[in-house]
Amino acid sequence: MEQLDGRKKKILKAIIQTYLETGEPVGSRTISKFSDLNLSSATIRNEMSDLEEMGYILQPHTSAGRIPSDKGYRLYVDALMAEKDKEIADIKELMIEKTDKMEKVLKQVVKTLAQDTQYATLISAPTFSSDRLKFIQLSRLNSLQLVVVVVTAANRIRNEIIDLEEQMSDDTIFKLNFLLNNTLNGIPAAEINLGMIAQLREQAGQYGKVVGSVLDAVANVIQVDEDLEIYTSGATNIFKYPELSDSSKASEFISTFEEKQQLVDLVKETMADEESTGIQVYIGDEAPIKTMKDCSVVTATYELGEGIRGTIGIVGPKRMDYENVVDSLKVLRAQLDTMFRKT
Amino acid sequence: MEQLDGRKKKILKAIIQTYLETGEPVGSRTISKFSDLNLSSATIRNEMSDLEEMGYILQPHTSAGRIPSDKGYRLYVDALMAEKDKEIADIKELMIEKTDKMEKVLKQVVKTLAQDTQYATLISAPTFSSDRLKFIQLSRLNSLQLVVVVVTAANRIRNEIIDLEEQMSDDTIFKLNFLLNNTLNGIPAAEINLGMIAQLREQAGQYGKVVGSVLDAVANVIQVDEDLEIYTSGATNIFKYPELSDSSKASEFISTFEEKQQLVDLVKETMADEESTGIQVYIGDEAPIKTMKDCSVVTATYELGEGIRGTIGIVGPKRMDYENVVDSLKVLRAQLDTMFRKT
DNA sequence: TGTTAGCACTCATTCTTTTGGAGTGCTAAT
DNA sequence: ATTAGCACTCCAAAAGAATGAGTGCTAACA
Repeated sequence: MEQLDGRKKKILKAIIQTYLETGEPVGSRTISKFSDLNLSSATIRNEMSDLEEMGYILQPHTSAGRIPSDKGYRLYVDALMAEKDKEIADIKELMIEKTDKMEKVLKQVVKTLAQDTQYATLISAPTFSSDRLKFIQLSRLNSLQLVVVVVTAANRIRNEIIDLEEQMSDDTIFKLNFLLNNTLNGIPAAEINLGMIAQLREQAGQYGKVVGSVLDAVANVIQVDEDLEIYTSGATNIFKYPELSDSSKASEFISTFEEKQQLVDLVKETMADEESTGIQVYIGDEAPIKTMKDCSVVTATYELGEGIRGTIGIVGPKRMDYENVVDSLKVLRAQLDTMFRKT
Repeated sequence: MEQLDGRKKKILKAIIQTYLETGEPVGSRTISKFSDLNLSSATIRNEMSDLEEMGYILQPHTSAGRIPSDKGYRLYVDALMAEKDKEIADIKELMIEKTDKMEKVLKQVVKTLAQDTQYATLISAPTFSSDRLKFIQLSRLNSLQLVVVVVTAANRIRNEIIDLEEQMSDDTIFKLNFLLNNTLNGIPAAEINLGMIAQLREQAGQYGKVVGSVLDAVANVIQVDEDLEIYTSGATNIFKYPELSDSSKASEFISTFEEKQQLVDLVKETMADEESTGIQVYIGDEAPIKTMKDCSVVTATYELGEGIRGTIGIVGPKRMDYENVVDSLKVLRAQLDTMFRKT
């Protein structure tokens, strides 16, 4: 198969860009008129015919114009698409209200991003893969209940109530506190395992059972992040794109966003694939979610330092405005960065 | 206007029930055939004409059958609808996995309910209007930070980190702890106000500032529930009902569920209106949400004891299966009851 | 040899027309 | 009071006709 020469590339780019705007199949005449390469529609037709043969574009039906194929989009995203000016990127800034509650910030972020781009958006709460225990506190709630408070290096606080089988004296609680803090301080959360629990149990002697409960609680607290939390917004934006809004497709799509379970796969895949820019584009089937085979997904990994990472994603029609979306993600990532680093 | 005689009632009931099933306008012939009151279609036609004049049913267009009006539905729900047997209600039990995390339970509940009924569902997390403070614990996190842990009578735990301006000794922290617990123990959360804060500040002497921060934190913690949390599920079920699934309506509807903000109004209204059974039916415009004017909403208030209450809601087309829905809500409420009372 | 004008052909879309049938209202008979 | 019968209405689905955007191909041209 012949290589794409310069002219073919220009034509392909023109086709795709026109299609991104209109969403309608684009014909030879349109390209002939509105591109700067002064060629008659007949010539364009010949080139188009070649491009189709090579698989970059396709015809919905015999007498229609052409639309980009997945392969075409891929080439566009990888090679043809213009990088936006840094300056424009700087001007653009998403309005995100400052607040200290992580949850609120994330909700704000997805919402703003969805409004800005007019696509569906998602963000996963940061996972703290290398977080460490910083502080553990046992307090008596009443004669048979304790509260465990766990604070990690990243200042996440969690707590749980433990039911005791027998009463404990204040002194014992104090000693246990001391023991736990000494042993667990600075330990990566991931390392709390059975061996460690056994060892600590032994040290605690007659209070082994309680230690067990406490460590279970701690493990529990840490583990919460295994099924990572995902916030979404703008799922209904798909109704703006006729090619996605027939009711069965739309229903599936929105369900996916409502359930969130499937989005976890997407996030996991994104986090696994580490890439230079950290921004990935999935076109059609490339995304790990079947209900999105008619969509494109653009994801970015954000990082708040020391293994604290999460994923932002934008889902839209294949003809999404890739440049703008990639740009928005870059800006947003930078913003999240400055926002949290200083905290 | 004449009163509804027995026969008219029977006919109206038959019309509505048929319409609930089919969703199509129902004609005189259908009623004549499938009801047990052996009347010819002509007679039914005359009666229908009367019913229309009285406003209980209406014609989409001249040569179509009749559909119930809002007034018709209202009568049906209030007077015509059959109460289900208690036995049937008992057999039915929604499968809800036991778990101690309130959040998980609520998510489970809405999801199960949505699957069971095939409508859209929502539930508000319980609000603790008369909750009391049970336990406050200040712990040193490091030289300039404290952790406040607040536990309420309903065993809700919340915490927050406080930044200090100057160091405090362990002893001081201990004393503060004592002071706070003594003063605040058993106090209704709602009663923490400015006057009380001022008073406590004074008692704390030089540490007034810290007390202020702590109380702010406590207030904060309590206040979280002001904007009550709502879980939803099955919003996409509306696509199952053609009369609701044209894309602009569907989009608005689903947005309402996605944003959740508007649902708060609904919940508040439900909680305000206290009624004998605690189950309310809003038909069409009766619901306080404009995007639901073509829907019906059935809500129930659940109560977990001592002012701990929340709302469950089901939203569907006007022709929803009211009997079944009301029934499901009753069962569910009972289940929630037994589930949490023993905890 | 690459480009272009011209022309016949295809096919989705849109608009109009036709037809079928479900349902009504009215009247006259029982 | 009920019902059979009939003319009438009007939606919905089917069928048909007009439109026009777009193509592929061929032949002429620079």
